[in-house]
Amino acid sequence: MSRIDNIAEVVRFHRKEAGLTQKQLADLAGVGKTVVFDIEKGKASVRLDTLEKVLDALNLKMTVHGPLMKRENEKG
Amino acid sequence: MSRIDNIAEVVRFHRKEAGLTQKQLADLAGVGKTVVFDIEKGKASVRLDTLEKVLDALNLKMTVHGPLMKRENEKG
DNA sequence: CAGAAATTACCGCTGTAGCAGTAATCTGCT
DNA sequence: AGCAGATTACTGCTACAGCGGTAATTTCTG
Repeated sequence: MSRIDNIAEVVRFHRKEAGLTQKQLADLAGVGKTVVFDIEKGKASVRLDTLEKVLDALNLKMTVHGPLMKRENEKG
Repeated sequence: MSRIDNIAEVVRFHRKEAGLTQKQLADLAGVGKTVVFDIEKGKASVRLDTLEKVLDALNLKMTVHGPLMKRENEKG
């Protein structure tokens, strides 16, 4: 439900790519193993900071933008 | 801290753009006024689904991608 | 400047996210 | 097939996100 669960696939793909288990990624990101599983399961109610930690550990970025693909954020 | 707080600016900018007050946006998104304020304040520990509701109401999208700008998700 | 509207900042309450631990199921490897 | 490691799925617990209400402060408008 919602495009959020694509995050699940992206996270899983990149975790595998990095050769990490869920537990290893969890430790690396400083979160619990449960939440890594939850994210990969597509759970929508994870906290943003928790997701961010996991994305950081995988070198992934999150951006918010309008419907016209214009980039509106992005760290400087 | 972190690039998350750019979300704050994007949300606020687009809320103003849409001519909405925080309360109006909250009602429109189906969330409490408090969390709209929190998001615009840059609070990192908001829930992903809550943020998504607010972004949806503003017609904004969230994407996750690798460091090379390659788009990895995006709903079809 | 005054009054109105919006924003910021508290409050207490309720539901649940995140945690570790454990067990069961699913994988892949030889 | 048999074993090891990984994943999935629970449990109980604690901390806090999100909620509405309200008050103080800031911003807008005449």
